[in-house]
Amino acid sequence: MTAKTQTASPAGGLDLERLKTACSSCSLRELCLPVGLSNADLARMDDLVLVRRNLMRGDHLFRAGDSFQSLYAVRSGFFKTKLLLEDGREQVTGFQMAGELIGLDGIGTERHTCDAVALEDSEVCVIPFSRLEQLSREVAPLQQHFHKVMSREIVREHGVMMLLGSMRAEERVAAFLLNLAQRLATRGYSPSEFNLRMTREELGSYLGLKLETVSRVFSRFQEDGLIAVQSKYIQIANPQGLRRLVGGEAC
Amino acid sequence: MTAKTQTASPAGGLDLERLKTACSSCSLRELCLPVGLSNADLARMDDLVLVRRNLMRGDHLFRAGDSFQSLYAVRSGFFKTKLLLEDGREQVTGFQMAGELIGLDGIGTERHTCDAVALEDSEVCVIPFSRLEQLSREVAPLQQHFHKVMSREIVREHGVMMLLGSMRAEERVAAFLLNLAQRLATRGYSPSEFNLRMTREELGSYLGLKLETVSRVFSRFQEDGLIAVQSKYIQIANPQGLRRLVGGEAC
DNA sequence: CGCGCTTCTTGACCAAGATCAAATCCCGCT
DNA sequence: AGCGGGATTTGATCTTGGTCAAGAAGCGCG
Repeated sequence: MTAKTQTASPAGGLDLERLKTACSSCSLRELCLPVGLSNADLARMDDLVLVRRNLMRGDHLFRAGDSFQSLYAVRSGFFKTKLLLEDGREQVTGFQMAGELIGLDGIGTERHTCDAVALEDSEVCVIPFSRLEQLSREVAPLQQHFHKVMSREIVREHGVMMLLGSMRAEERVAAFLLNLAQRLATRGYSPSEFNLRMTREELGSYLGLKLETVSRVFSRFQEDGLIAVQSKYIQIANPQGLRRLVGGEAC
Repeated sequence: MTAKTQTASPAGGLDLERLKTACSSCSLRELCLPVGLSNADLARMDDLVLVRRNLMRGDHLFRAGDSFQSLYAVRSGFFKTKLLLEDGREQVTGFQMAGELIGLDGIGTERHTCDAVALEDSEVCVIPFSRLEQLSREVAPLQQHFHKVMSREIVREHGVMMLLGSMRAEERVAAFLLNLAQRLATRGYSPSEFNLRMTREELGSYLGLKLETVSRVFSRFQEDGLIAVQSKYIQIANPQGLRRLVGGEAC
């Protein structure tokens, strides 16, 4: 609600504001939508992504029911997406970090079907979807990569279904920690120590557990020397042990 | 394994085999990928979908690890997709019926990530994916519809996450029955009586329940006059009652 | 038509995780 | 530095759905 919108200067030339928004000079370009594009194609993406949005912790990027116009690429910060049932029950459907795309749910009905909330102060690039479709008709590598991104989201959700449908509490938490560590590593952060950005309740919601259960599993893992927990600060002491817990394979 | 492959005659002219495979003369064209295409665009889709495959009950359409080349549109029959963990645990990730697309999971890595199995004798149209991408670069409505299909799959999976993460056994079963009834209605079948194509175990796997629990919930629903159950034959006696159970909203 | 296997139902009991409750911790704010 | 409210931990107890078991029903096949 207090989100600030920042538009690049409309002038065509080289100016600072413009450069700051450009995919071609973005440090995330190897993680984000432009992966694998040639310089020429990258330049065309720059015309697509002209607007950024800054959000403070707790701000909504969009809400279920909002009209869908754009996808959002996380530039910095951390988000959750969640569904709400009428009776107030909430299901967290994902956590998104730098380089990940938010809003794919809205394409199908042209309305967003979930809420996206910043869990810390964050910045996103606004990607007008009709222009993305247009450009991806002209730039095959972009089209292909976009399809891969959507497909991987489907595969990720299959993994969550496996988690929720077939795994026990300890396995779920272990799989989550390994997955988070892996994503942090990809972004150049330490995979063995990090601060959780979500509360126990939000994590529990994602994993289909109550917050007390998450807390207890953390405590048990600590007793077993798998991790060290100090509130939100987690150290992975024995990743191999965690991997054994989920059966050798991370989701 | 015993799947038979059927290719349309390569000759360009009007011949029977060719016509039988054509999207433009398919009764499912309003449910399937070609939704909303003009006749001219429809004709271009006909060149895309030249091959069908027949499967017998129990046949695999593909397996996790298989190289991904094509999507499959269900023409008739019924499928499940499932993930397997090393320790043998299985998670059913979806059930697919006429007009629905199977194989989207493979786009991201160019390998299938789950198994697709026919639950009854079935027929699918084979859609070579690189040609679909090519055509959807030229035919914007096709591109848009394909994106919507993928997005809706993501939204469906969000619904399953809600189901698995936040709902109790009775709510899950009620939501499933209502969803199935709705999909049958869309295809012109009765939404109030149908034969389940999956076992209690497969249904339980999808819903994150054991087969005994599914059976017990069915029995309880029957006692309460919500449904009538005779093995796989289900009659929905009180859809409103089921809807109340899931909180007014179906997933 | 009947055999044999798979699937389904039902009962008795069990256990993982939920619920309820109470301290304690932590962090942002003044 | 101190205050206050939300977040976290931990314990006690309960409930839902899982597990184990046995029999019944349904169905494909000869």
